[in-house]
Amino acid sequence: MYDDQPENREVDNNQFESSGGELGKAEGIVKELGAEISKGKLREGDRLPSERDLAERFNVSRMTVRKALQTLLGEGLLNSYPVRGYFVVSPLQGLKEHQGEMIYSVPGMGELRLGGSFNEYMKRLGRKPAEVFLDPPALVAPNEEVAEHLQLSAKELVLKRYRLQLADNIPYRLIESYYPSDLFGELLTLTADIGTQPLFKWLQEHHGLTATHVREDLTARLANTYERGQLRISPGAPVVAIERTVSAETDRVIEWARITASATLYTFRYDYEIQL
Amino acid sequence: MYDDQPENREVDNNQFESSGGELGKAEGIVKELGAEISKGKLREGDRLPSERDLAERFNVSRMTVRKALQTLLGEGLLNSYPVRGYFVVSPLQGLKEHQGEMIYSVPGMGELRLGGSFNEYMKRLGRKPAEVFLDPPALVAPNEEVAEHLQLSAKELVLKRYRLQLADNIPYRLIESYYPSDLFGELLTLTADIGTQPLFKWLQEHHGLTATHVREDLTARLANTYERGQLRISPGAPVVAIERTVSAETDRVIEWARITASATLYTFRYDYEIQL
DNA sequence: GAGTGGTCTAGACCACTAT
DNA sequence: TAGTGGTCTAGACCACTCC
Repeated sequence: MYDDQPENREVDNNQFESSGGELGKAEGIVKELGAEISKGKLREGDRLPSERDLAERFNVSRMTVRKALQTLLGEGLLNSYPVRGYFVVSPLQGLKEHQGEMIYSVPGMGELRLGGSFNEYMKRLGRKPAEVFLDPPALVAPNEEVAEHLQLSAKELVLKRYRLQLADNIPYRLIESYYPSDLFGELLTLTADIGTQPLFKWLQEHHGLTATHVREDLTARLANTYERGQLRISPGAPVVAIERTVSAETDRVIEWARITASATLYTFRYDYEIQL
Repeated sequence: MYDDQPENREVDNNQFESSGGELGKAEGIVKELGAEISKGKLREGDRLPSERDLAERFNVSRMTVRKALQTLLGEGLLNSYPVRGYFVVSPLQGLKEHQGEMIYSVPGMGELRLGGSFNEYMKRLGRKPAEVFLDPPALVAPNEEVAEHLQLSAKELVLKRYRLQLADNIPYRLIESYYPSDLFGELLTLTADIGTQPLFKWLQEHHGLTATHVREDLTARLANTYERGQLRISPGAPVVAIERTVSAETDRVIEWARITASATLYTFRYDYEIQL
């Protein structure tokens, strides 16, 4: 049922020129509050007036104020808490104090990569890591997608781990990861310890197989209902979704994972060398 | 004015248990429409019923339907076009057919990196690249942030380029980039040609300076008004914001750029090697 | 002229918390 | 009890396009 496949092209997307004014009222409020934040009139940690007060101040309905505030939430300038109010998060940065993703150093840098250990990384940052298994780890039949990424037939079982990682008790990311069962099946008996040691070092020691290559495909979108619940994200706040494929030196795929992380809280840092 | 710095922690953020029901009505609609999409009842390219029809179908006000549809827009499952309606974008993937970011291969892979040329990369993908300068390139006094990232004093001028890149006429990303003027000042006279050749190869040939290292810090957030206009993004759709620092072999910073790209359209791929 | 999405209004009730 | 954010309603007008 293709309906000529619409594109963003020529739809003059100026949805803010209706109702006579030059800008929508909500957009005007976004601009004004945004300016107050960047000028320092509203500072980090400050509480904003209530929605009802702002509605009165801007001579506008409460829904219009809410729309403006939702925009500012999505831009990461505000956080909201039921009953308590809206709070200024940061003038420009300040969110970026957590490094959300492992820093992958490349050979030329002389640094060491962290071997895939969330715990080691978080401790190094001085944060308290925690991990919750949302499902018990299990051997499952892979669905089509998983089988394809792991380069397995649909009949071979895989080890599935589905967990939520936290740092300082703040939900950090959801990880749904799959591993070939012939390599990692025995980890089933060690679930309590998983994560306390670098997984790929364990693989190297027990199977002589060295993880060498990582590919990450990264997209951003809004969280769905389930993710919002697990990550405790405000509606309208985006998440970063990463599909990660880890290969061994033999080019065998040894892990495929889907990672979902709250985007407003964290920065993902990638380092790499240029080959001209 | 710190107000004890609120956190996401214990606020049981279940904003969907109000009004008696178990789920909010809007969330129920998201779930139902999402299921119809993933089950194939609504297929890629299909047009959804109008907001008013959906409101009647779900026995709900139009604003509630709109809220549900905004969520689906943000998840990337729908696109909306004024006057025309809402259209199904993809069951699960399909957006990912464009590779949005350059693929940085690492030394061990034996592949070649692309030297910083947007044009070469897009042509290789069979897409028609285009570039629009939103400001004419100019030598400007750096603000504090730029001076710091480029490791310059605020008195030294920098070359600023501010441009919008398009692929197949679709806005692709905004790039605000800064370069030390002693290295790139002469490019001012070549603006028409900039981008048609790999910038870092040009640097190597004219100054004997080789770009070696890239660091990217990546966050996702909702677009602000200006970005929405330039990138022609639906409200509620996220963008990926990248801060890129490029250094030469001498550790001198030769470029600092802030990149803003529509997130729903593109996937960012990163490849790198593991050093255990 | 009918229908679309985008915007806005002026109310309402809920669950929750601080006083 | 008063005030908060979260949710929802039942209308309204606009600019625009398709017929």
